[in-house]
Amino acid sequence: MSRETAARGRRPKRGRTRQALMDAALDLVAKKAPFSSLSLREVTKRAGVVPTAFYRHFPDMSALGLTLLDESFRTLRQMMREVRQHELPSERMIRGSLETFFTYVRNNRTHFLFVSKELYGGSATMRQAIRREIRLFVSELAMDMARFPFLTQVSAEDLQMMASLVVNGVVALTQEMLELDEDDEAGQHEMLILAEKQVRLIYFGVAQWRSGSDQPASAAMSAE
Amino acid sequence: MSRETAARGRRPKRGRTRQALMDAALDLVAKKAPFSSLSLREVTKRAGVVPTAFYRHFPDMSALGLTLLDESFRTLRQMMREVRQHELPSERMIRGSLETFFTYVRNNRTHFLFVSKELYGGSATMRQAIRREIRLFVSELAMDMARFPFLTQVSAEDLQMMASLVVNGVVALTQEMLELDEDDEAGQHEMLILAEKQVRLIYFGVAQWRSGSDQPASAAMSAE
DNA sequence: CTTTTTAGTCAACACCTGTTCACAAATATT
DNA sequence: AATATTTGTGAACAGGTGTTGACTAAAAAG
Repeated sequence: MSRETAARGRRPKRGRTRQALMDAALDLVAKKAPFSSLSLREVTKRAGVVPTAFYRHFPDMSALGLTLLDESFRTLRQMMREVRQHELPSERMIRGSLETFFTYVRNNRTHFLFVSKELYGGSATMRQAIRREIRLFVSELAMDMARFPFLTQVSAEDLQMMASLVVNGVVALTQEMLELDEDDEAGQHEMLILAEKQVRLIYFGVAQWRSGSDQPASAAMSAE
Repeated sequence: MSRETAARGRRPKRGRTRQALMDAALDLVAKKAPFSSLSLREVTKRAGVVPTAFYRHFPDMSALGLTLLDESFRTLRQMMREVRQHELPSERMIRGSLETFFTYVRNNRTHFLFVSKELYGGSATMRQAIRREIRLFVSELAMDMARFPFLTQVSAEDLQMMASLVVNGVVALTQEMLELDEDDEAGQHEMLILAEKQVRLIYFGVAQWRSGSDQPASAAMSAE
């Protein structure tokens, strides 16, 4: 009683409230509205904390949002690193990368859900931050692709465009995957297959980009 | 004073309030938060109407949202029709279609902004409705592509995939274009060029899909 | 152990929210 | 011209909102 007045008492938690607030916000975003329509009180209530406690950790909601964004990006970059160091033979490369990616999506559903909803629905600074991160993602992918045996002849510019095509496709598929039920394994597998198909198509298209005899694409392109 | 108390008096408007409410909501979405975080009072205030007047036209905000969605889709389908009946030679086809599309985006900025933000940030029913419309868009595009001379050999399934790739790309570029300043013509032109480049790449990739000697892509694909 | 700093509670505020109801003006119908 | 219907008004409600300030328990620092 004196040490732990369980129900109403003040639990120490040792700075764990901050994380509780972040988790609460993520939860609410995942199963309710986008972050921008969450209220401070709503978040604190779910975190099991009185409203005013919020200010001990964040100046306002938008600060929470940016922190959440940061946390999500950390996850994303970690995944990127994991994908890159796999170094599979080019045959299994695409499939392997996509598999790790989608596994990450499954295991960090709330993070991806959060980013997904903020990409176009969030505040200006949020959108900007996310798009910056995506651009970075594209650049890294373009660099990786440059080492592909059958892409060595492609210009850096074309690689960049190709990478953004791939990322666009994966982003779109990710968002569709997030719409699926959490344990719809069949649907998720189907998405993986489709993603691989699409990526392969792009790779194949670019690989042939300048190796054809008539080069219709590049010719038409430079005609602007 | 007795007939027309100008400032405070009751203007007839003849059912024009409904449209005023819709326009107000679009305006707010365009320059502020996503639709889901708009308040009824906010909308009525901007429409120059007392809050209770809202209920004369819509049962609640979500009904307004669905109506807005409907209006936006009408715009989109009209554009689709316009693009399809142009019937340009395949050389200029891609460019022409993209030009009409992006012109529509410019001329209906608020509608596209609305749809863009609701695609992932909106309510479940909204997201569902939008994605349904996009799928429809993809199917129509796939049918159009089937008549392309150099795509006649491609299977319907592959065409569908290819079309969704194109639409994904265009959607992504549209969203990026909406981030641009309204009168940044240079940036918008650049987007058009990039879009054409991407679409051409996809077309080219698929056209070569099964015409190569070793067919690496299709072989790898069917190996699932 | 004593002091200081951190991290939580509680009460209160001014404001904004959706929605109701009774009323009146503008328009449509007869 | 008289009546009925639609459409906008104004006051009022119960409740949610962000933020303040003074207070106190718990943890860290001395």
